[in-house]
Amino acid sequence: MAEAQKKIGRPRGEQTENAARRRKQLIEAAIESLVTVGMSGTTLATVAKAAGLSPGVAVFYFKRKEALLLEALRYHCEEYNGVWARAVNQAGDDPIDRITALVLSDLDPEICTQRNLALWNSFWGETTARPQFAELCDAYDQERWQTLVALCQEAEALIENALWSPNAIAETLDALTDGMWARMHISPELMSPQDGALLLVRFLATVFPVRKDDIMRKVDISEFETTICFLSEQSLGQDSVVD
Amino acid sequence: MAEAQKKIGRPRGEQTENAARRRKQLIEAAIESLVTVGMSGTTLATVAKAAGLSPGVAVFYFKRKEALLLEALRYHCEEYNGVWARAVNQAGDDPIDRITALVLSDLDPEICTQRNLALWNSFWGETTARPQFAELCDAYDQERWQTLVALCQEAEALIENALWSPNAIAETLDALTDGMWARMHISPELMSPQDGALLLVRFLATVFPVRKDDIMRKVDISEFETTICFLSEQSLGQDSVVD
DNA sequence: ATAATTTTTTTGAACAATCAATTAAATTAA
DNA sequence: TTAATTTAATTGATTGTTCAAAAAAATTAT
Repeated sequence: MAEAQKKIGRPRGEQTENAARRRKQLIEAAIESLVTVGMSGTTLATVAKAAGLSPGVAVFYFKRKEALLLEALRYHCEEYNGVWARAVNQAGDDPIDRITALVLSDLDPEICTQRNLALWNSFWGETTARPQFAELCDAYDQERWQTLVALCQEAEALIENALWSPNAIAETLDALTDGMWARMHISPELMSPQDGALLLVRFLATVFPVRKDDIMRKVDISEFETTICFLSEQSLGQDSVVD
Repeated sequence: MAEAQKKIGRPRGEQTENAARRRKQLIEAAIESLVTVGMSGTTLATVAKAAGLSPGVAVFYFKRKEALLLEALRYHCEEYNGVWARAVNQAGDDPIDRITALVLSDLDPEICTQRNLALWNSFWGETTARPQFAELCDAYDQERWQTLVALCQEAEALIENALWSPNAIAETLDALTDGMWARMHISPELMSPQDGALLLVRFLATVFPVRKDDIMRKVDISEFETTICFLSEQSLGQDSVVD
């Protein structure tokens, strides 16, 4: 064995397999803490307790608390982007199908949990004090935004109302999504994920009217007693829509 | 001077005129602190400094820090509700005019400031740790929500698309508003108050098409070079809308 | 192999700083 | 004087972070 190889020896500290596992464990513990006690209640102690480790570990692997929180945010952004990207890819080639899949992935019961709502809110609420949070969110949002705009441009020919441009539709979908998440977190009794899904497809069906039936079918309307009429009656009728 | 009056003496602490002034001063100082250093950075010391008072005063008038923050939230909710209520009343009798005034009041440059965006975000971000914040926001939101729903019901006859009910329109307007505020705070470079206003009137003009011209006139389109075409061209034309 | 040695990982105590809240003294006004 | 207000020093608890030493794992030497 050559001298050079001998000197390299074991991989250094934070590059080990074990280190990666610990970092993930701590990130998930930090998320757990953020979800349960919020940003102001999350300390290195609460994180360590959630991870079942001693108070010193988090600092050992992340140097500073802020770095841990930033990594937790990045971790969650990655996960979120993965979800909608997968949904879009599984939706096929049609731009309307892809748009619908993209925006509805936010309302997936697996994703749209009180846990995730609380987590996003914790991070967003700290953007004033920590601009890095906003910058990171922005960076990850760009992918979704560009995908959404591109898809809306692909579907431009289906827009019948001169008020709407691809960009305007994308902007509105974006705002609707953000707004629903905020509302579902603050007043979950006033808006459920199902409500949100219905809200989104209703808008999509309005700006892409020729695909109305396709779009509306994407939500499981059987769960909404009061709006089941959508499937049987499509044309305008003043008594057919109850909310 | 009678004995009775002597015993009553000077009015008790928190009921004085002076006390009311101090409380308001401290509330505004708390808001100032929340805006600049966020919720996690706001301490009794930062509030006292912003108020130009000693560190003990806030506790003297509010007993606990949490009570001060709650009063600051209430104070801001009152102010906010006053703004949209005034806008609605000044809009006349027509329900569409009133709806438009209500939702656009959120985008008023006087209201839709980085300061207010940061403030709302600070409170919303703490709702996980302090459910009282969410409850208070909910309570104040109810007034706005009920007003909005009632107005949409008044305008029900103008809805031409069977997809939309008064309730659905109100829900969408609500979500759009919340989403815009979130977006304007996190990514102000991607969405300005003017963008938001345009987004809202576009939606309103879509669900109340017979009032399209009225509604679109409510936003000062002269500020939007790229969308000035709205005023001259109303009917559908694929090249008339640029975003 | 086995023991000795080195490196990496983990611990838990100690730290200085900061926090909300208490308290007592000082100040102000009636 | 008498009570209300304000200050400023102080409390005890908690914070993020440091640190030294123990434990565990890997490497080396025998």
